Amino acid sequence: MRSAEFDKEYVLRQAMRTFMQYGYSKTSMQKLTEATGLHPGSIYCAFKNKKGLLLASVEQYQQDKNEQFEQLFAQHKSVRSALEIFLQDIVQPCASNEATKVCLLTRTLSEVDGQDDEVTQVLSNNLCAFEQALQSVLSKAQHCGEISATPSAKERAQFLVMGIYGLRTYASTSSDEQALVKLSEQLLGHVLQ
Amino acid sequence: MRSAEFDKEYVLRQAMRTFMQYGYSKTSMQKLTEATGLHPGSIYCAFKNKKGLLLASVEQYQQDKNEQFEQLFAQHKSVRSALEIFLQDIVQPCASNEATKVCLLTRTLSEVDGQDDEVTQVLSNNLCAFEQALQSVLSKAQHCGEISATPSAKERAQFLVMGIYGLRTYASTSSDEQALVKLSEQLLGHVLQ
DNA sequence: CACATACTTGAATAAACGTTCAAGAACTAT
DNA sequence: ATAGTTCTTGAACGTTTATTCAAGTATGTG
Repeated sequence: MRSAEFDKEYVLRQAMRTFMQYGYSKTSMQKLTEATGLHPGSIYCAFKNKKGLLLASVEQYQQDKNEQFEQLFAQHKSVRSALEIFLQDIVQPCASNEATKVCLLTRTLSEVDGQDDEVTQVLSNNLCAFEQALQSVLSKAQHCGEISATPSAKERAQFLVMGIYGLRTYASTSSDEQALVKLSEQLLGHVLQ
Repeated sequence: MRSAEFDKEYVLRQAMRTFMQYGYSKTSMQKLTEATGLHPGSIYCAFKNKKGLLLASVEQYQQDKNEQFEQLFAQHKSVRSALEIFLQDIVQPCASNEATKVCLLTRTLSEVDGQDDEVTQVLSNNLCAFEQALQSVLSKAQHCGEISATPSAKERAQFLVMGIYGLRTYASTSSDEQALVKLSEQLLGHVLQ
């Protein structure tokens, strides 16, 4: 046996960056070979096809984001302060022009929605899991007495997620960072009442 | 002189529907010829190229939406009740699976952002105009005493726009109509304080 | 050192893409 | 009616696309 020569995580992170920058359709295999350093044959051998590479990248993306998320909420006692940092980390890249300013999940979902049921399903599930994670954090804050029991953690999480989606879209229409910061503060204020 | 034989508004509405359904990249010229009934040559003669047809469709879209908007706010005395209908008209298609559930402006913007400066500019401008329109409506409501002077109409409009963007994205992750209705009510409640 | 078994390479392929253009059809004006 | 102009038509063009595969190269084993 001979093991593959490339670093899978590196390849997936490069691929996800490319997908985020150009979107799925406009990310050609040529761009992917340049970004990953892999030749077409290797990509098709390791991931079956372009869609397979996307799905693998999405999985890596979710894994990376999950790790960040858990780390962030582990090192903050107050949910409010953790969410403040969390929103800052979303807004800051949004105001920049980096490729990472978009969310791979929502960007790809908006592109393939109604076109590819499998990818749509995977992305929807990941985004629902994200809402679930926020809900459980908010639920903890309720049990700790940091916020009141009503509205429910679910309602709060839904509104927060909606706001985050909105923030990202808003950012693509105007690069006014201060407006984004204000909006995120307003959002958090409303969610934590 | 011989005048063109096709109905320009019809063609543009068919084109915008196709762009909304498939996105810009995945809308092939073939799909456009089928949707509009025009042959390639006619499209290129009338709109120069695919991008020209997109821009013309966007202009028609903005015109249509503007008309709806003004009509809606003209026939309602209370801004609150007008905004209620306005949000309903956004949420209802969102919960369905029609092509019109997305916003042509934000969907296209998310696709071409960073790829085509001209289209990006046009879309951003139209979306800013939309925010402006909401701001002026909210400003009127303040002068009528329907809502208080603080927060400012600008802040309120920004938050409302962010929420609308978020609602649309949220809808593509879950077709739970009741959740969307609740979210839109929460949003309006917060914006009108 | 040699064999066998992978993985890597990148040119080749066929399909789909946006775009063009010369020929044909239809309207207007004389 | 006829001529002239303009619009319509759709086949053809050159690119670009995702994908394949046979040849080449490196690794691990006996």
